[in-house]
Amino acid sequence: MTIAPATPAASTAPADEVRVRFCPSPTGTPHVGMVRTALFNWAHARHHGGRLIFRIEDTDAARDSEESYHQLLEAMRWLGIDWDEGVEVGGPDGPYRQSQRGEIYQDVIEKLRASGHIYESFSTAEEIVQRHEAAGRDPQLGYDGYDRDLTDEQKAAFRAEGREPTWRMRMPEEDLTFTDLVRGEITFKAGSTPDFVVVRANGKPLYTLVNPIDDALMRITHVLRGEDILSSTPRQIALYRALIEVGVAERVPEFGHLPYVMGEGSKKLSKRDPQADLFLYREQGFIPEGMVNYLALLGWGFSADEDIFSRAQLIERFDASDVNPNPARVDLKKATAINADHIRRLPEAELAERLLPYLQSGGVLGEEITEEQRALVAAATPLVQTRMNLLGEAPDLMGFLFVADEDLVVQDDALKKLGDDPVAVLDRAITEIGAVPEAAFAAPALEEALRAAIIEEMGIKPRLAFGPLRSAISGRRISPPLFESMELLGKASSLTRLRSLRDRLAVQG
RNA sequence: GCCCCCAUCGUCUAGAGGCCCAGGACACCGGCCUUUCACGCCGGCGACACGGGUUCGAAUCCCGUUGGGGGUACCA
Repeated sequence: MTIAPATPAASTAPADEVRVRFCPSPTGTPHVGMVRTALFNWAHARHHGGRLIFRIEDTDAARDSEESYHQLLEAMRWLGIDWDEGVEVGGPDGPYRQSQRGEIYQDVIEKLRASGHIYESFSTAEEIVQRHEAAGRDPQLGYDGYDRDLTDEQKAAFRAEGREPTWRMRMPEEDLTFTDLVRGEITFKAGSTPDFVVVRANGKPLYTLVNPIDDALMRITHVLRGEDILSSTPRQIALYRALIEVGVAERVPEFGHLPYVMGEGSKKLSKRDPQADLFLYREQGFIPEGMVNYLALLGWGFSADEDIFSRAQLIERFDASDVNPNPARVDLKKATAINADHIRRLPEAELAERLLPYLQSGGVLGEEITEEQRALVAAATPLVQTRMNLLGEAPDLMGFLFVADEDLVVQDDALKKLGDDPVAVLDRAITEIGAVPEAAFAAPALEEALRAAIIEEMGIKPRLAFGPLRSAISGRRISPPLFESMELLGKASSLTRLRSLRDRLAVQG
């Protein structure tokens, strides 16, 4: 028995450790489909006690941007998708931005050249098509392998013409089969995948090469990615085999291709689509808990009869092999309903805190929030918690509590259907409320007094009895509960508002 | 053209041969509760794309058709 060679530090992890990665390109704003991919990778890692590696694939200088990179980080942090190795946090296999890994790739490229897995190709796209046509083949067939076995003289001749070659992968001439975690066994027929370019003429490697290299070097065990790259899997498997041969990779990882996320109709959610923009959801008042829940439902089901679940429950149950292969459509109504459920699950104090930025952007609160305002938001939160689907609805729902009495706008809508004699109702309410001592100015006492006077004594139906009061207090036909609202407003303010509407109606009337 | 993926209520899905004349959620429609609106509760509407097999038995397995989608780049 021989002594095993010392294992490199990076390989001290258990051999069966699940290692997954999320490796977006920093182009544009975070897209829900992309975020869903991140979420599933994260959930898979956490469920299996594995690690999530966050890598950035910025090999396309023309499209990548630093702004987009920062948005990616922000999206992950907002949703609480944390990673164990990668950008910002580091790890044993860095750097984690492909733009900084040039030397690593050159080294691997050299090995692939030496082993003959990749070869120089001088053909132009036009020449390839011409050759197909000349031979009576379908011109759309793709690269024909023309340069596979060029002699040194031929290469020299092309160079003499001033041509710079790309490097192509020599694809094996055999069926390529793998077992997809979500789709089962998939076979690509021999010959259906032409030799593809792995290194540009300018020497820069392409995604198709660099992605498997990094996955190999980072010892990724499960690749969970979008269905859109399903058809590049045979290329990557061929590359993995080559990488194993040259000693760069240890294994071919397992693949799982997650279903598309579609918009309305059956179109793939485009980057331009507002439904695709994660931050737009946040702006409207989706909370991370709701967003994570909804996103997870895009291609996966928590259980046969429950749709609402927490992050912890997601981790507990998620497994990539349970993902449904059908494309999923974004349903804003359902997303909103799920978000509403999560809002209701929030502790009141927590919700109150999260409401603040929305009240600020909605103009209800200024940049500086006073202690009184904070306290009022906290006190009003239970009144709106079941009345909100999105946090962005808060300004509309709660605004009346924060405006000065003289600035309260009574909407037209709230002036209709107030009964036969709203002035009398308001007068009576003013009297009753005026009689409630400051110290006892609370919802139960107010309700008791107003019911006794207006409903019982005056004989007016509850709907018509409280309608005018609601309009006076909130300016709305629909509002949070009336008595609680009065309590929050206080006696003076409540009376002022009641008198104001009474006077207005008396003049008109 | 060639290659690959997908196919259950309007939408997301449960369903891995009998438990399914198909369950849940959202939406929609009724009702209850009720100071408005919500919440909550109760009920209703509503689907296995089609055609062949295999089997005692198929939403579930196989084949085909049709319909969607993707790839076929010196993008990722």
